[in-house]
Amino acid sequence: MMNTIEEILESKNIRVTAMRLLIYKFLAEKEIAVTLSDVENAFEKADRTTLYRTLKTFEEKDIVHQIDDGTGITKYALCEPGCNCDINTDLHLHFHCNNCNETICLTDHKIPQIKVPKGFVSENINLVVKGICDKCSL
Amino acid sequence: MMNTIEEILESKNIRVTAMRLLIYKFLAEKEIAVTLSDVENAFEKADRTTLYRTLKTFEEKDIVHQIDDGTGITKYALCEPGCNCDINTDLHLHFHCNNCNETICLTDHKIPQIKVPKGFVSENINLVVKGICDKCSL
DNA sequence: TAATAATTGCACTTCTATTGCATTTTATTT
DNA sequence: AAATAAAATGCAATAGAAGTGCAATTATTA
Ligand SMILES: [Mn+2]
Ligand SMILES: [Mn+2]
Ligand SMILES: [Zn+2]
Ligand SMILES: [Zn+2]
Repeated sequence: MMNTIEEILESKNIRVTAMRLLIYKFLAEKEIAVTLSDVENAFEKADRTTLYRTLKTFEEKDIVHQIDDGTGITKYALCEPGCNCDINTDLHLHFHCNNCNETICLTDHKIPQIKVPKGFVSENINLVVKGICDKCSL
Repeated sequence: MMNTIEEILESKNIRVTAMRLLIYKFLAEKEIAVTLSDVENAFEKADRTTLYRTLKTFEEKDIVHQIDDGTGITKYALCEPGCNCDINTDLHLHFHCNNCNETICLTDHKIPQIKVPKGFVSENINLVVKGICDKCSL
């Protein structure tokens, strides 16, 4: 049974505003990770700072996760239902296409156990595979 | 049997200049990945652009590899002897310490086989683990 | 309604990366 | 060795993303 966006935001202690609802919907429609510029282009009337801070707020409250795909431009994608951005259960692989420049979450591909040398403590893992995506490799 | 830096550069078709020798030595001494700023601070007399382009040249010729550790600042580290930055044999894990902010190559920790969905083609993999390094976790 | 708190919009700043072009240095050819 | 060509270097400027201070607006609470 699906919750409304309002309920989702409230459950994460984020106040519901018109802007936040719109941005949430925008992210939900996309199946690829988006940049701040993408959001800007989609909401030209809104101020960039507001959009920026909305994404930051979403990130802090585990509504979206930030993706660093190596392009130098931060991308964001909606978390899966039930995600708490936990290192052991929620982290997944990201794929960046060198051809179409899109980055997608491969949420079914969890990050394998990574061993680190003695004395090192893992807190977070970022795994990005680059190459050609399914749409571009036809 | 070790080659001289001159020989290494020449074998990669890079002209030997005073600046390049100095930068190579600087990188070789460091056991952590360095930023352009780090190099700048070490060679205050040299122009930043020259240092920047030297690192780019080194990268193109597989003398160094670039590391995107998620801090938003590109880092560079010398490749291992014999490295061709090949996806199957040379890619290794990088560790970024959230405490001291240093990033190191874990060259002994090769990146495990990563499966991607049908239709996707892997060309490169970036795997960064963040946490507390051995020096900081004591 | 009045007081309070959070959000939004605007202007500005910081920082990294990158480029165009003139000058200097290095390599090659005559 | 001198002339020529090619590459490297230095300087200045730009682009672009990220982030911040503060005033104005909107929502919440008393
Ligand atoms: Mn993702
Ligand atoms: Mn490395
Ligand atoms: Zn693609
Ligand atoms: Zn450390």
